[in-house]
Parts: sequence; structure tokens; C-alpha cells
Amino acid sequence: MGRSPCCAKEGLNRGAWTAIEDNILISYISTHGEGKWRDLPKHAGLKRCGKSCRLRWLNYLRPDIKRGNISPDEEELIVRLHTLLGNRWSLIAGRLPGRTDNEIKNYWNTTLVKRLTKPTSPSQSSRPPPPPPSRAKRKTVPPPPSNNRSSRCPPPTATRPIVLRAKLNKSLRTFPSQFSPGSSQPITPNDNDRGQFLAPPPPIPQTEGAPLLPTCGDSPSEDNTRDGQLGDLGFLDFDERMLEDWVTMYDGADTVAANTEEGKDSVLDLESLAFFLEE
DNA sequence: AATGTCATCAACCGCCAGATG
DNA sequence: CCATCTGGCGGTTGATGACAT
Repeated sequence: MGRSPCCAKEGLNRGAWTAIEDNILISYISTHGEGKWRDLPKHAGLKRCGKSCRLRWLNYLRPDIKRGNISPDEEELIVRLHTLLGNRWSLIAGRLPGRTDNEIKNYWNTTLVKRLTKPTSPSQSSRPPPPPPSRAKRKTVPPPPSNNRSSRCPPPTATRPIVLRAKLNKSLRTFPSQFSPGSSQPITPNDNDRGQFLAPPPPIPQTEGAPLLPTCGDSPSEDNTRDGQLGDLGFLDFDERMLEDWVTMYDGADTVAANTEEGKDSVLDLESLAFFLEE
């Protein structure tokens, strides 16, 4: 197709950023906000590719960045999320306020991989991660389930059943389940694209027209979103495999409203679900 | 002290998907 | 519907510092 490069390469600075460049970028974004990365260098007077500016801002200069000292809790969460999501660093980072996908990716590749691939002692309970469903692999992996609903439902290999009532819509992907409890402070006003936590937990959208998970055996004509009401989708045999399939299908939806076996009606994010499944 | 090796992480690269005209 | 643009993502590289010999 012959795409044009994201920016002209000639005459651009490369490599490590200088403090001056950082200051220029910070002051420009604080004045004009994020976005328009392609035009940003030109307007800000930076001899950098727009992509490079974006990366520098997101991974290093944002005011809410938390750097270094990944806590044991964070580490455990990273391991669990990676078990569930694979190398989907942006999704994982979205559950760790202040952490960037790049940092988590680096931490995983340098620290955790080595630790987790070592022969585990009896005291170590972390299981090695499954082959990650990376983007590269998604190319070669069998295509995601088609719109044929029945094809979306693998044979039941349940670990335990959950009644899934709704797939959470994208507006709900932004609230944290465990972090910043009691805090409703937005982390950054412009992070609407990275699964960051922008808002306090919204109520369960029982009457909102949230898109629904497909149900096994539904006829395509039965639309659970009719009248904007959530229908009870019935019992599904639920396991990690299905969850991963749904994550693939509904990329970005990392939370579901679930009615567990015990009858608790709740909104669960995938991390909670992973925990639930491990029980 | 000099050299080699390893570990870390910022930055880059190429691909992809959604938006737009 | 199609071509192109744009932003985002994950994989990889390379510079740098720490540590070992």
C-alpha cells in the first residue's frame, strides 16, 4: 500500500532525550494537551518524530508516572494478569496505576521471566505463564470466533460456573477494582485511551444498554440488548480459556458484570476473575 | 586498574486497527 | 467501499551502568 512514514526521518534527533527537549515537550503538552502527535514536534519546535514524543510523554514525562520499586503486591498482580492476559502490557498496565506498559514489559522480561522460569522450589507457587497471546501470535493463531454465536462457545471445560450477565462496555473499563480505594481522583485528564482509571466505580449498569456477551445456544435473532435491558444470559460453563477468548473478541473490555455461583451480583474485572478462578 | 559479561531500561521499529475523507 | 492517516501496541535493540574476573 505504500504508507508514508509517520514523520520525515531527516534532520530529526534520535536516541536519549535531553532535559531541554523534555522541558519543551512538557510545557507544550501542559499548554495544548496531548494528541496530534504528528504535528506536535513541529508546533513545539522539537526535532523529534511525533511517535517519539508520544512515547517519551507516556513512558517518562507524565506527571502521574510511578517509577521503580515495583512492590511485591504489584509484582504478584503482574504475574497473575500475565497468566490471564499474556503479553498484553497495556491492559496489564491499566490495572497498575502509575505504571507504564513499557516498564511492566521491561520488568517482566528482565526480572520475572528469569524468576518464573527457574525450577520452582516448593515454596514458590507461581506457575509459569502460558504462551502469551501476543499480537504477533494473533496473526497466526486461528481467527477469533466468528459472529456465529455458537462458534464462540467452546465445549464446556468448566472449572466452576458463573452466570455472566453482561460484558462490560468500554466506559466501564476504566475503574479500578483494588487500587486507589476510596479515591475518586482522576489520575490524568487525558488518559482516555489507555485503560487508565479516570472515574470512580460506576454503578452496575443494570439498565444501561451495555453490549452483552454472547450466550451459548442463543439464536442470533435473540438480542439481549433489546430495550436496553440486560437479560439473564443463563449459566455458562466458564473457564480461563473462554475468558481469554472473550478478551480476544472484546479487546479492551476487561471487566464483566457477573453473578457468581454463590449468587453475588457484582462487577468483576478480569483480575478479580482470575483470582476467582484460582480459588 | 583493565577488561569482559550481564542486567536494566529508554527508545525505536514495524505492524495493526480504528478513524476519516 | 476503499485508500490513507493516525495513534497505539508489542517486540526488539542499543546504550549505559553494575558486577565479576
